Amino acid sequence: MTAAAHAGLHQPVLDWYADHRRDLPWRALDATPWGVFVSEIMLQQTPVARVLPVWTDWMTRWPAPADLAAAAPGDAVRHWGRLGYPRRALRLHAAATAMVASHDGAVPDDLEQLRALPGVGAYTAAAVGAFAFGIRCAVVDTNVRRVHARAVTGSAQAAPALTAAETRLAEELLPRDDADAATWNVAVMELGALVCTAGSPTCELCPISDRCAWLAAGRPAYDGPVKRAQRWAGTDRQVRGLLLQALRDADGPVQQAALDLVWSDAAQRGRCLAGLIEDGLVDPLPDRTYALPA
DNA sequence: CAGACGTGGTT
DNA sequence: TAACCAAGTCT
Repeated sequence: MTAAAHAGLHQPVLDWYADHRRDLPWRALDATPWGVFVSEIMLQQTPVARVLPVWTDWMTRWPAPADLAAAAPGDAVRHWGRLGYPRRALRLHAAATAMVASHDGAVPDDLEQLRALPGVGAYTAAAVGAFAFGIRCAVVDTNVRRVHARAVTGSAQAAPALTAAETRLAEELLPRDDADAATWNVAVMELGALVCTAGSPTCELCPISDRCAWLAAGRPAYDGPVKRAQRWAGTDRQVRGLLLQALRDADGPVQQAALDLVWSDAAQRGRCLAGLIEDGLVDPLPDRTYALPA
């Protein structure tokens, strides 16, 4: 498809976004680059509803990178709560420390420098660049990939992993105008989150249903490669979660005997505790006690 | 590059 | 109810 043909998608999506966008606090006019940065890390693989209260608490507690950098990494882990993937809290703390050390305490406004921060991959660098600084770049997340797969490619869902072709398509679809490009990125994400959802898309509410290749083809089922479902019950991930929860819920150091209660399999429990220590999420202290990192 | 890495709501 | 899903990153 040509760039001119793609351009026909822009206005309906931009108009739809103006009418249906959610008023999320990190999208407010007074949101800071730091607020955007924190939101993007928290939103990785995590629903908006669960992020909202934690983000608000973090912004009050640590309104600037230097505030978080001055705190103990364990405080970041503690106040991460039950968002999941707690290594993100540690990386956020490390990113704040890097901002203080190398960027005058500010979120860098450059894609390469953003990408170099811990916990920041291609998606997050682009998202912060676009949403906090208005940089014209393609933001490609799971929502965007799904919308593009359906509307343009005609497939029910995107491939298991991001491909070079998808990135190229996203760049081709980007509006020329800087301001339009920034809005386009968030608008397509929002469309994927609210209308063009994974499970049961509401095509009747979609602003580009009349141009959607997948809908035109009769919404054919996905026939590409599938990714294996992740197990949970009994995995190390579950045990790590239980151990860390015990440490978060305690005021200070926790006796090994208390940790022994969270999982009966001693070998697995020991392996997971060692892994948490290795990851820097737990500090081993004298007398067989453990704590969140100081 | 496939697999590890949390958590809880929805279908 | 088991499986799927949610603004990915790192190794």
